[in-house]
Amino acid sequence: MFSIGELSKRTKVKVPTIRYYETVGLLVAPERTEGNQRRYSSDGLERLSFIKHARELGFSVEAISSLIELQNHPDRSCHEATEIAASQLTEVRAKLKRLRTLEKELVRITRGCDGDGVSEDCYVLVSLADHELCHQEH
Amino acid sequence: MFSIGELSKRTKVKVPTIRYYETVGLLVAPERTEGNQRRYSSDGLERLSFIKHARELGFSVEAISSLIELQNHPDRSCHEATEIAASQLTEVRAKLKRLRTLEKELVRITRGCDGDGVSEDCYVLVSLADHELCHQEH
DNA sequence: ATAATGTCTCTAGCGACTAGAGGTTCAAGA
DNA sequence: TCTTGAACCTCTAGTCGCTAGAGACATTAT
Repeated sequence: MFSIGELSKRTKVKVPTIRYYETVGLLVAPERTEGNQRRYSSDGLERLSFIKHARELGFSVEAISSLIELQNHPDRSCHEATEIAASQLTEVRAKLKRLRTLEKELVRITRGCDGDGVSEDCYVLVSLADHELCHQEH
Repeated sequence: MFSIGELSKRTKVKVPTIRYYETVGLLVAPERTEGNQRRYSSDGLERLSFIKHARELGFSVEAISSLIELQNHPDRSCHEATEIAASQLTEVRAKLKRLRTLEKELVRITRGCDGDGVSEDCYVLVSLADHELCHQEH
């Protein structure tokens, strides 16, 4: 049995974030002391570690909710879990694609001006004003 | 002189977003008709195109504000503009790095389970519960 | 017993919009 | 000229995933 601060230290999840997870239903409300303070068991620690890991991988709170639901029903098919993970992968890949394009354009734009001139002639500003100068869609 | 709807069509920026840009000071408040409706000139069109382009490249509203400030003073040094663009590039690259790591982990995780089993044995769920299984930090 | 630290709830703020209510104005056709 | 319907107006509140702060109470160490 440990306090929210202790749980925070062990998981490196901030105290207000832990409370937030409770309000949105990601964490089950734990026991309380007589003085109304939260006391967690290793159960809470495991669940929070799970949540943290999933958040780091970019899963939404909603997705994590579904994953936890599945965890609580070990006999159910895990079809949904694999689907959630797959769609997360798809999303990550889409973001990667977009960012790679942005990187290219930004490299082009920043190369166009060394910052020594006057803003009227700045390729950065000109380039932003005129989409035609871009080499790819974004 | 055209309406906000017309401006929206031409720039593909939604009407409420245009109004939002005005409230946060990105767009200058345009003239109004007697009936209080906004009327834009080609000036407004250009500014909004600039903003849209910069947003697509991931610049924050604040950064865009600074860029516009510079545009309005053609005689100033463009040093700041190049700095803003460079820091945007740095940010994009940081995100790319992170997403590439996530992609690898997600590939590993999704490969571990075909979704035919039962949630108790699901590698997706096991993997999320146990950070040790990950091949890299994230 | 006291002081320091930790915890409680509640509300509000972040960024960049988006949605909706309830009311007004404009432009085109009869 | 009148009417209709689309477009416009302002205002408030909601989105996501937290984060910050106020003011009060609990726990722990000395």
